[in-house]
Amino acid sequence: MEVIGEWERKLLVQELSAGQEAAKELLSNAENSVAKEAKVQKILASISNALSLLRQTDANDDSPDSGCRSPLSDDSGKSCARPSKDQDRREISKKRKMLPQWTERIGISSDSWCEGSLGDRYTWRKYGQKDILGAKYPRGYYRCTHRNSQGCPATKQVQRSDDDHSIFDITYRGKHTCIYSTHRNPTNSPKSQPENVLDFKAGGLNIKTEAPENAEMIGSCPSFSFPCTPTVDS
DNA sequence: GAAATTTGACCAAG
DNA sequence: CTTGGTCAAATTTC
Repeated sequence: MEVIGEWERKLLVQELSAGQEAAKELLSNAENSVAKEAKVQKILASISNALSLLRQTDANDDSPDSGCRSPLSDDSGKSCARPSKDQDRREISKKRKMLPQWTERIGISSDSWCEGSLGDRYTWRKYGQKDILGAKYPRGYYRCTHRNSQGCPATKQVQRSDDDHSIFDITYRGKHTCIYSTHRNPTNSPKSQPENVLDFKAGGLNIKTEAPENAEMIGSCPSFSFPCTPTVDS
């Protein structure tokens, strides 16, 4: 059945339209390089989304929700099941849900990289790391910090590019349903110096010298403030 | 002490 | 069986 579902088609049109619009804006008004970069990232993200949708046209989910269906149906999860993990250590949904995913490529070595285009203002918690076949560096798995508290299903994967250490592929999966209480510094803790550029962790993307010998410092990352783009949403 | 990360094991899909 | 994704105990950091 190579017929694309109505929902997928709608998403495709949406993504492509977004990319087209961003391209138009980019052509019409060339503002700062920052805005330009954001636009380019948006275009790339849209294209990636469209491609992903096209590749997994077999999203044979049951009800193609129009976006208003609350996906919480397994709240009973791990309540009583504790030490006996023999049988079903967890009953996931029978079928793995295909959450929408998109990839963003960010480079650190570039002049300025900002992650303000697609909202990385969430707090991530690492829950795993795996070596991927063919990839030189392991892939880190992150999920939203508020998964326990608010049941936010969003996750992301961060992987370094094989060749360029400074290129990171961040794959986001799912949508955030949490409220961002990312108080970076609630009452400005008296001990946190504002000049900690060395071990910057941008929302879970913590680059620490993994290679003890190949300590390649990522140059200097300017203080990354999230609002790189004043006009985030269209 | 709480929250986050590390790391090995477990499990599902191809 | 291999590979990728997640869990959870142990460990580290705040």
